[in-house]
Amino acid sequence: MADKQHLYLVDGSAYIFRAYHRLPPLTNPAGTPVGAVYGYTTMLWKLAEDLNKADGPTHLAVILDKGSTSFRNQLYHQYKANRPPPPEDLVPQFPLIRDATRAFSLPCIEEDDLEADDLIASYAREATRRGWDVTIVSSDKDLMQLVGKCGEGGGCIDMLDTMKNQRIDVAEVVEKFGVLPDLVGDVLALMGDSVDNIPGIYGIGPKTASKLIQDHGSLAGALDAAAGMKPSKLRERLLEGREMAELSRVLVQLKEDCDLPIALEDMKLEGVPPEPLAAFLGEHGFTSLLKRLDGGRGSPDRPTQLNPAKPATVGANPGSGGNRQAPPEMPPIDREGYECVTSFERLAHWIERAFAARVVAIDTETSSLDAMRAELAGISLALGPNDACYVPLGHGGSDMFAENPVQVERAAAYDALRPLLESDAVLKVGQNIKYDLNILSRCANIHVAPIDDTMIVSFALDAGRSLDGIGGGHGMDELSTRHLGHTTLTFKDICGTGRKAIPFSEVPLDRATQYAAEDADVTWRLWKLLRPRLADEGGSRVYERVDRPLIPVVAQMERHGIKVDRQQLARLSEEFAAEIARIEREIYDCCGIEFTIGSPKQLGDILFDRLGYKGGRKGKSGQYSTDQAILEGLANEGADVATKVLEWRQLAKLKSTYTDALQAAINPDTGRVHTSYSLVGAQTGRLSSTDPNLQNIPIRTEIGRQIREAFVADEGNVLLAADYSQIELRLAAHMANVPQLKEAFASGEDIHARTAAEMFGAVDRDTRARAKTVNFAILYGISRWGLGGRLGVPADEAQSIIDTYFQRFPGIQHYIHSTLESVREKGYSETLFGRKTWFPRINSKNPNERAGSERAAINAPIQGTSADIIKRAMARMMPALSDAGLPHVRMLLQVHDELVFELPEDDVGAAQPVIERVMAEAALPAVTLDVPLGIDIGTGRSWGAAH
DNA sequence: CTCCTCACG
DNA sequence: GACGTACGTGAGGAGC
Repeated sequence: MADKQHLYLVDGSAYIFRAYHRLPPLTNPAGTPVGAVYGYTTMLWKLAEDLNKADGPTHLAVILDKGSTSFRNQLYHQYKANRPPPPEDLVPQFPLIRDATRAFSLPCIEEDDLEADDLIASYAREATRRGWDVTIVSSDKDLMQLVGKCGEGGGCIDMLDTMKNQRIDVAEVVEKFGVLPDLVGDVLALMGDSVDNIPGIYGIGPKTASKLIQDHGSLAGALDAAAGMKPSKLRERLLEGREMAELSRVLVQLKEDCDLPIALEDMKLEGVPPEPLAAFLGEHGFTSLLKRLDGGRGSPDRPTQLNPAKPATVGANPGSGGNRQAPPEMPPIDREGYECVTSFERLAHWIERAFAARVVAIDTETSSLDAMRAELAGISLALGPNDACYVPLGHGGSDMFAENPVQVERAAAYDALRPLLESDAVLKVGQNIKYDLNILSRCANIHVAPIDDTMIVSFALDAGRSLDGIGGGHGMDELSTRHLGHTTLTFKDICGTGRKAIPFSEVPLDRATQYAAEDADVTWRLWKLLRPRLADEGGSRVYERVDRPLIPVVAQMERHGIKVDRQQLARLSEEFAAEIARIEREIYDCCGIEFTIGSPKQLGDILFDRLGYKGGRKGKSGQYSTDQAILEGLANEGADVATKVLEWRQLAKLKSTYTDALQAAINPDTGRVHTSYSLVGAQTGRLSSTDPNLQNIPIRTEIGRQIREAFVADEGNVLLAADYSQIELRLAAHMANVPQLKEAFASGEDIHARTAAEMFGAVDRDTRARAKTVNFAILYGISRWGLGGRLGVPADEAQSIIDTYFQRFPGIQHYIHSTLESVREKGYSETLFGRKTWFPRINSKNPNERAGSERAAINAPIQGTSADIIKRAMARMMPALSDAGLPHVRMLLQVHDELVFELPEDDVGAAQPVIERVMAEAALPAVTLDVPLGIDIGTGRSWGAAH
């Protein structure tokens, strides 16, 4: 069977769209955008390399969409009608795709009135009929219908997703759709496809569609079964949507009998003549590929296959700084080569090598995601690509009768690792290393330093950079796919999920090693790739001066936690429960029926249908809106029940989200609540807080305020809360250069009153409140409709208020204008300290989307600068307090413009001026503001009392 | 899982 | 001429 033929059919059009979104906007020496072309070129390279390998291609062709209409448009004129035009900087890359294909001397097929999918299906059928195997290079779900099909001649079809480096066979299709490939068309017909504008049935998504087809065996079966179903939304939708589903079924059917414009024999892949390829690579500045071509060439005039010493990394990120060189080349990940370190001698050997390398990527494996409760199961180290190991420390042990695997003794391992992990001479790199810092500090009393964090580096480079379907996150799995073209093993793969999940410490050592060492390996590679981009793309300043120094600071805040009075919370829970029960009865009496008040759906039906109150339907769901604004409206018209529901809602929220949940969050070992802060959670650079969220503890209402009373200081201590007063407005006054507002802040005036005076002449409670609303509207990116809604005036009146504002404060209008201009041109906004936030939709054709991006882009520099300032204050705070002889002051919480400390009562007098000074001077010396930063400070036994 | 609602700055 | 939104978050409950 040595001469078994294997045809690769490359879905070129689909590929370049994905490559475009996934790769940064690289340009060639002539200034033409070529990011997608680069991705496409590396993919062809990779495929050509596989020639002569087992399972590699013997024949290959690229199929393109010609972009005109097909027979499907005659069936359904809306077909693909929703598709937005391709992005501007992708358009000039289409012809280059053909150039690239020709440069590889590969056939390129496109036909009028035929879609690439149909041509692929037809070629695949013909090839399998002859007994050839076929691999479709694509990840298109329509094409998954073909996977596993075999022709009479014995050839079979599979798919290859080169970006994820993943073979798609029948098992993957079943995992994705829940059915075998021959039923995928039926599932697609039910769920529809918004990209191709295949209608499907409204309200049926992938999950429901898959279940229906599994249950009833086919589309026809599911549609026929609808009549006999018990009455439900689903039944109605199936009955009403029957025709659309049947039409969709025809639309997703692939046409397998197209005429074949090129004979299969002509697709034979014999080698790639280097000259045309070299010319192409040179023209577009793909220098690293060019170099590799020269290196791999046997003789200059003989056509030869591409066979470089080091394979290309498909999907690698060539950097986004224009003509930057392609990234350093690394061999593909080889999990089999990782070492499981089970003897002290081997551990000592790795530690010695790490000292010599000066840089080591580390990762800890634990029994829980909660860094304050987890046990350490093992540590992995990486010193280079594929040069990684896992050191298990706590595997086995749950079964008393089983023999535990041999491992390095825990205490000895800690003592051996400590000098390395604490050594100034060795940089420790982690992905979200704050977690590892906390684990190692808590479990091993090891204080890791100095550090680098690939997650934070990614955030400094790419915050906000994401488009449809392409994640913009900074998690390792995502970064690995995006930058390394490598799909990592996931925790789920190893430990399972749900009730069947096992703790990591029970995973057999060979599997554990593959997973854990891979994480360290990937972290090392990401660091190698991303770290140099910081300097090239102007991210070093924020990373090195603001975000990185903050990591150990925030880690320590998390470990401190804050004391919470459990009895107080339990008492409140009881009070709230009684009150909720009382209101519940009153509501039932009012309505004459018992129902679930917490269900917006039931509540809406009762208020507007049963009781007949006026109020509009809303949204596609066809459900009544019952949010606060609507209910307040009803209450003002005398609907007592609306008032009661509002009270009920407030109490139910406070009880479930705060008084109940916070009790459960108290750590049994420390008796305190330890939140987890994310440094990459908010695109603007703010922190976010989870598990539990301590940045949204109630304060605005009296009843909610009682919850803050339960946050208390340890004995002999008090809590001190220090917050920046009006910091965002102060920054807006500075950044937009508004003399009146700057003066007002300088002289300590009431800023909203000053605005009222400028805007309306008179200052009273009403005009001050209106001025305050307008001031906030400015910070959030104003619109006449939004402001009108807030002020309760028509949009045109709101517009004239905006006009007046701009007239009085022309700097504001100029700021908005120039900020948007710059974001549109560069794609990102910047804070005063150089933090970038990307807005990939700022030039969107969708007006709604675009307007949303514009508002966010106006706000981001202000919110982000405020975040930078408080972060700088935090990073300087502990050293400043130590210098002042105040080692017992602990910083516990950050709430965007507020810092909460716990300190001995006797230290308050000395600490207060230090804290105030550090916060007020946090922008200096990098930025000198035209306005002072005002700080309000309060102290008390509880957080509530400190305000 | 997705939507709605609501807590904070 | 239409946007039905102010910006940025996270969590809980209901309903599919």
